[in-house]
Amino acid sequence: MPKDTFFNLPEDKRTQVIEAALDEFAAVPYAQASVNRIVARAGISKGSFYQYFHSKEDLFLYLLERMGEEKMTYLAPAFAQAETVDFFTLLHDLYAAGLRFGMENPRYAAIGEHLLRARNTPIYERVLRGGAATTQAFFRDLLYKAIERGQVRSDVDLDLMSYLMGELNALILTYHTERVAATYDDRLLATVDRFIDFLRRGLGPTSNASHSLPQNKENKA
Amino acid sequence: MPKDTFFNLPEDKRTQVIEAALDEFAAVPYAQASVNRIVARAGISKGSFYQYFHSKEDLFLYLLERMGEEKMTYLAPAFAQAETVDFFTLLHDLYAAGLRFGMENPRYAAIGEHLLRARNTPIYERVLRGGAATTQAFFRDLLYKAIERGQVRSDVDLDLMSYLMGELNALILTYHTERVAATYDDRLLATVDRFIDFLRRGLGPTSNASHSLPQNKENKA
DNA sequence: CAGTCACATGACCACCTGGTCATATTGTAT
DNA sequence: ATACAATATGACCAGGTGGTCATGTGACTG
Repeated sequence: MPKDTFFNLPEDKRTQVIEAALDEFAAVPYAQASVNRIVARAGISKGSFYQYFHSKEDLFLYLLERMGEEKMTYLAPAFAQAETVDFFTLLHDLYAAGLRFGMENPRYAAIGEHLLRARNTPIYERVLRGGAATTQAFFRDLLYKAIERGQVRSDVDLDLMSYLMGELNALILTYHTERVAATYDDRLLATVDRFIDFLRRGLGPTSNASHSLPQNKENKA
Repeated sequence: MPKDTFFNLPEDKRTQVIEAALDEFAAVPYAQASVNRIVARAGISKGSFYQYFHSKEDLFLYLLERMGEEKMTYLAPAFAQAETVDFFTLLHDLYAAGLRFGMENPRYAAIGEHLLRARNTPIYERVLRGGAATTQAFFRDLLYKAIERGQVRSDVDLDLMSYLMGELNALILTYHTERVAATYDDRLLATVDRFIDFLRRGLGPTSNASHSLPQNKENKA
């Protein structure tokens, strides 16, 4: 948590600091992020920085907290319908919302990506200890319920697939921003559609292609 | 390219240096890798290091080159059957071989992973310029041929899927080493089997689940 | 023996890092 | 005007970085 001094700051100055920090942490992974560059960009002195934050990590964790809150506002509508809607539809909406968040907040997306790749580094476990929700556990739960409802084959590898579903979210965002376009438009929705359709075929009951309703008949080897 | 001095070294000393470098570059991404730690570990002086290599980058690129060669020896058998075998079978063998490489060469695998996550950093483009083959282009070609042969639906997103197939290779390795086991055994093969089966359902002609033969009938939305 | 060449060495360089702290400036309440 | 606390500041610190270079060592050659 930043010190009181930081929250007492006039809003525009506080914003400047946050903006500068976002730029820095989006540009390079945590270990390479430089406090010196942040203060230079924010137009404050090094001394002031440490009046605002206990450490570089303090600032970083604060940004992650803000990021979590911001992302939730995107995902909330999809979550609201979690119980009433088909698994793949829910998945589609979650992905679309997540991608929209990434597109409209590219710096947050970059930070998240760096973090995802920072496993085995000290900062990562401190972030987890800080209580960051693990996406994978969430997807696992979702998948499990979908199997119970017969919307997903019962012989899928629950662990593997929930892991992949979490990672794929970030992957598709990267793919789309790098190869297609950096704006949130129909093309992104089309990509999501195709991807969910792929998942539906891969995970759903046999012959569950496209938007046909699930059927509970199993088909083993 | 390392200097001649390096290649003139007695083999055991050369090995020491390479071992130390592998340890370092596997432990932390390129930017954080320390020449000082490498020389300490290798038991040579800083001065000697720069008699062997033009720079830290020189050493790093050399390791990548060795890695490429080593990985090829794993993949070669799978490649040999590229023209004669079903797309998903080939994919299965490539994945299995790639994962075996990763399991038996964990430091190479770690380096590769760091690199995969180092896009947007200066070293990455220098690696690409150095001529590293892009996995994605390869998968794209593979997928295209599979479509022509009717082993894959013609309406799949070629770009997206080839991108994902490249990334998923690394992802599955990460998943398996982190969550299942760090040895190459039947469990890894089982994971690959399940994953390929998932792809077969997701990508193949409708009702192409499990090991049934491909059918050429198209099925659009 | 001297000469030459390949290699080994660690002190040293400029530069950067996260973090500290004595001091100066400001705002506010009396 | 005075006092007091909150905030701003940049020189400074110890420790790291990649890279250099004068000097030294040892082996081979004439």
